[in-house]
Parts: sequence; structure tokens; C-alpha cells
Amino acid sequence: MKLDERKFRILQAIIDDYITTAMPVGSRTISRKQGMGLSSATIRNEMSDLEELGYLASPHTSAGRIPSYRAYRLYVDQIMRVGALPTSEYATLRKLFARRMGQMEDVLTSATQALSEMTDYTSVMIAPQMRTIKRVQLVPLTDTTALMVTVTEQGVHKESVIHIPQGVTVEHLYTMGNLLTEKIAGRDASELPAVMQEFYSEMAGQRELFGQLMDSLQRQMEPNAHSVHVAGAARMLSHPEYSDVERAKSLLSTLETQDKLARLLMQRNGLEFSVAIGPELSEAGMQDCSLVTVSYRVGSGVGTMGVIGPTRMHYGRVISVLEAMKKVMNEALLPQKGSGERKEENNEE
Amino acid sequence: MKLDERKFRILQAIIDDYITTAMPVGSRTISRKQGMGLSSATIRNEMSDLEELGYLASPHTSAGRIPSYRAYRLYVDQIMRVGALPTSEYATLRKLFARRMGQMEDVLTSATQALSEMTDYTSVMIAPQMRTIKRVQLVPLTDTTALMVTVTEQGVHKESVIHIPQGVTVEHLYTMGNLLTEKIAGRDASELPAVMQEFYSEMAGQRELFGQLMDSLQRQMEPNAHSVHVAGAARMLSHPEYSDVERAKSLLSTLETQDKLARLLMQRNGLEFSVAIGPELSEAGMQDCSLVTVSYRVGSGVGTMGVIGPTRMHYGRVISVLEAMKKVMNEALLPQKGSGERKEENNEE
DNA sequence: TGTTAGCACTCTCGATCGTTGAGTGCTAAC
DNA sequence: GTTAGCACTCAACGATCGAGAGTGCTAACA
Repeated sequence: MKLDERKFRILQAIIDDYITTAMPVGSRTISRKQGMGLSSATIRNEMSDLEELGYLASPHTSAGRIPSYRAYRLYVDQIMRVGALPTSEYATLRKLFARRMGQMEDVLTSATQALSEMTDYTSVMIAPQMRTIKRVQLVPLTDTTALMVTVTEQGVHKESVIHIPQGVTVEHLYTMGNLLTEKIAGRDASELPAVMQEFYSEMAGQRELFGQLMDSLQRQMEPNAHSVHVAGAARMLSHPEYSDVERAKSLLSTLETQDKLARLLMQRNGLEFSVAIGPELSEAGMQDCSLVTVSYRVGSGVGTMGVIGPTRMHYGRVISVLEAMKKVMNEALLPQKGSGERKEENNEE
Repeated sequence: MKLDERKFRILQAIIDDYITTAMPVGSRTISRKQGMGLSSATIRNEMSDLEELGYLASPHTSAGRIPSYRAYRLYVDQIMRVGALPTSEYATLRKLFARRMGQMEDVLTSATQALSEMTDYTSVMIAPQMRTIKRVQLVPLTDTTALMVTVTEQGVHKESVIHIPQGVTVEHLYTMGNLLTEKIAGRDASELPAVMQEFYSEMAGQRELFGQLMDSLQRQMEPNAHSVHVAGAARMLSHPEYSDVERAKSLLSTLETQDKLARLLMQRNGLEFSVAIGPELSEAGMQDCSLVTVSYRVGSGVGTMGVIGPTRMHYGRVISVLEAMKKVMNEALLPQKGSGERKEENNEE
């Protein structure tokens, strides 16, 4: 048996219906659909075939059919069609960023919230992962600690506290910072070990401080649990698949553990676009979820954002929102590079 | 009618029972309790009185009684007795911090998680609010932006990005930072406006940059939405009062909005100890919750942590955990001030 | 006078059991 | 190949009922 044109169209109708209603779809519902032109009996036969092919499942004998994992996979890969976001919404999105000019983290937080609001699902985001460092600066904090600030091309920065061994003066720190900057500026993260090796030989005796710097740098380069943003986890409770409290709890617990989410996103970091459906996600409580991600770029840094919803997700809508957000964020974050001022040019409303 | 000694004892027994079982308490349950020595009939009469006094309510005729808001208030104020945390648990808590030495934010995150795990409720925490600034440093990021790092006595630091007007050189920034440091070092947050006024006159013409600095400083002094840590929100779903999905959703949504939580904690910041019960909390979905908070101190900075659970909360346990955490955190965070090294002294396993 | 045994009464909870309705699968006619 | 028709299945709903927990009241008791 083959999945011919007609079966394909029927499957599409079933998935579309199920996505909006969350109720098992019966043959009559489909046959009544505009442009279908087939009796319910015919649809029944086809549905029976589709079940045999593994695209549909029936919760029980007299309850209609629901799409299986395989159906969603097909839907995402071949059936669904993604439109651009309505211009009005796109405009709203742009406005959201127009007046923003705070820290990167602030931008990510509000972007994540916007994603969740616009899709009514949960959204997650990781900050752009640094690739090339532009400058390293050591700022003394107390007698025994200093702040190491690394600045990337685009002005993205990260900080971490390092411990200063006794005997290191403030002047020492400044020159150290300058030296580090000299060595490291413009080099890629992958070159880090080599650069550090080189630097090491010049740091006569300062083994402890060197170790601290090395550690911090490496930590800053790798995915940071702190940079995972989550918004709208509670929205999952609106969807009928989570009316069961046990399920909801299991999922929400996972959505709370930042390192699980970080791993999930890091795996997809750099991927232009990805969709993981139900059983493809192994995290606890996520078997009935899908995760759609896109990566965004800030200079040489690449971050990833995603939307988590039930497998019965409005994939088309979600994808167009994600694409729009990516575009807007790129525009909003790039100008930091230098050149022009970013004051409001045309007064709105 | 008065709340005599016996009524008091009976009320205590009822609350204790209800806190652990979450089920309406009947007269027989109480009369069978060790050391009560009264028949169920007597208890019934007393319970009837307690209801009239407003301490108890009955969900329906034949369902036993549940404590009212008033009962919890009395319980917290007069009945409950708080013990110290078992030494074994206290030791575990200390170990948690023993090896920590990262950024303040990391410490807060793990402390918040520990609070939630130990109580099985949701926990929230705000970072210590700065009072006196020790140093201000301006770190150039890109051509048009710089990072303003403020350092407090204890090495707590905060950063924010500021916009640099054209024509300001890097050297300019450094001297500006030094000047600001000179003016502001050791002064209290409340003096900020006065200090800035003074500084203003010396900043000939640099109105825009001045404005930026002023804004950032003020933003850093005020409660920062980003510094709210939440852990274990999903645990709320374990408690029977949230088996209703609608309720759960409403509560979890509130627990997700950081600024609501920030406000809640800031109101209590500096308070040694506070308990807000049910109707005293006006946030959406929190009418059946209680919030217990304690403040902790890092040098001159004061932060607040709290535990959110159902009004039927194990107040005694929660308070002893919070007190222990406060103590441990004070110990763990203070040494940063200067003096001694903080390498592991005794190697564990 | 306070305490308690006894009893009628109330109300929820859970189980049982038709009934209803949506939906299927099969068959036979078109 | 398509469709009308029909018997069949099964969850969902509602009504009914008994059990059990708990109360309030009364009358007896110390």
C-alpha cells in the first residue's frame, strides 16, 4: 500500500483538525470539509489504511483517529506550509526592540517572553556563544578577587570573578589584562588552548593566576547555565494534554532545570532550523512535546531560540514567529557593532 | 466566649493534623490523639465554638473542619514552635557552600535550589541590595558603548551597558571612572542624588554621558528583576490544593513573573523575619499560599529569601530551614571581604 | 455544671447501571 | 471505486444507591 495523493490530503486535513481541536477526528468531520468531496465511508476506508501505514492511531474503537508521531514528522517535513508573519505582528515585534538598548540579557529576556506570548507555548533561548574575543579586562574587586570581563566583537560581554593570589598588585592586573588582550584579540575559540600555551611562557611563575584566567576563559566560552532564558512554562497547563497534574509536574520540572534545556539547545546551536517531535526528545516529561528551534547570530556569536509545545503544535505559526524573531533580533543586535547612533529617528504614534 | 487554654490546645492539634494530611479534621481524630483525654463529643462542642470564633470552617456538614486564615495567623504568631535544623542537615547545607566560590549569582542559584529541595516548596531569593559603592569602573566595549561596573565593599558587583556619546575617548572614560569613584566611594545609596549633583558641576558640558551614568547607577541601586531567583515552582503541583489545573496555572504564572516576586521580596527586604498568609498576599493565584521570608546580609547589602507554599505549610520546618540558610550564607559570603584564602583546607573524601 | 454516650441526620464519595451518541467496520448496491 | 445502510463498540453522562465519616442534639452521668 502506498501513501498516494488522496491519502496525503486526507492526512493533512486530519492533522490540521487535530491541531486545533485536540479531539480525535472522525470520518464525517473530514468528509464534510470544504473541497473534500468524498463520503464519510470512503474516508473511513482511507483512514483505516492510514492507520495500517502507521500515520494514525485510535484511542479506542469508537473515538475517531489521532495523528501518530510519524504523521507529525511527515507533516513537518512535507505537508505543512509556512507563511510569513502578518505584517502588523511583525511591526509590533520590531517595536519591541526599537527602544531597547540595555544589556544583552535584557534583550534576550524580553525576546523570550515575546516568543511565548505570540505562540502561547513555552519558549527558551540561549545567549549567543562567543567565538572570538576582542578584549579582556581585569577589574579589581576586593583585595583577593577581581572581575574578568571579556568583550566580543559585537560588544557582547561576559564576566566572572577570579581569585587573586597574594602578591599581585593592581598595576599587575592591568598589564596582565592588556597582555591577554594582545594575545587573544580576534582569535577563534578553538585556538584558545594554543594561545594560552603561548601566553603561559610569558607569565613567569604566575601559575596560580594563570590557572584562574584559563579556567574562567574556558567557562565563558562554554554554554552557560545562566544564559538559558525560559518564558511561559505555565502556559503548558492550558493545553489539554497537561490536564493531568502528574504529567504537568514532570514536564514543568524539566522546564525548570536549566542545564537540561541548555543541553537541548546547545545540541541545536548553529542549526538554521530544527524540529524535534515527541519521542525524539528523551528528557523526562517531554515525550508529548515538540521543540522547534532556530539559531540567530550576533556577529560571530551564535545563539539558539526555541518554542516548546505539545506535539499537536501549530507548527506553521510557530515557525513563522521564530523566523521573524530571528530576523528582528539580528537587526536589533547588530547595530551595536559601532557606526550609527541608535536614538529614535522617527517619533512613533 | 474566649479562646481558653483548652480551645487553644485543640486548635493546635487540628492545625497540626491538617498541615500534614490536608484533609478536614474530625472530632474523633483529635480525641484519639495522645494526651488529649477528652471524648469526641467534647471536642465537637469545642470545635463548634472555635468555628464561631472564626478559627475553623467546615467545607460541608459532614466533613470535619479546616483551619481558617485566622487560625494560621494565630498558629504562626503564638502556637507554633520552631526548632533548630537537625545537625546532620545543617552540615549538608554547609558543605553545599564549602566548595563554592563563583559569582554571587551562582551562589544564590544553588541556595535557592537547596531551599526548595529541603522544604519541598517553591523558594525565591533576591540578591543583596547594594547600599554603599566602593568603586565605579568604565570598561569600553565598542566604539559607542561601555560597561559600567560598580563594586561594593564586599566585592558584590553589578554591571550595565551605557551608551557613549561621540567624542568621548577611552582615556576620558578612565578618568571619568576614577572621578566618579572618588566622589562616590563609601557613600550610602540615599546620598546618591546629592553626590551626583556635586559631580555634575564638574562634568562641564558632558550632559549626555552624565545622564547615562546617572541612570545606570540608579538602576543598579534599585531592585533588579534579573536578580530574582526562583526554584521548584513545579513542586506546587505536588500539593493537593493545586490538583485543580486552573488554580495551578494562575499560581505558576505569577511565579514566573519576576517583577511581581521582586516586589514581594523587596517589600520585606531588611525584615529579619516575616510571614504573609493567604489573603495577605494579593498577587493573582496566591490567595491560598503563604510566604515566609528572612533577610540576609552581605556586608552592608541586604537581600531576602523566602519560601512559598500552601497556607497549610509546615511553618516550623520552613522557618528553621530559612534560619539555617541565612546563617550559612552569611558565613559563606562574608569571607570574600578580604583576609584569608579560601582554598579547601581539609580534603573531603 | 461540665462531660460523655447514643442516636438521628447530613452529605460526599464511589460503585453500579442503563442510556446516549459518536464513530467504526462490513456488506451490498450503485 | 464509491457510497448508503446497518450492526456493533465504547466512552461519557447521569441517575441511583449504599457506605462511611462526621455533625448536632439530647439525655444521662459524675
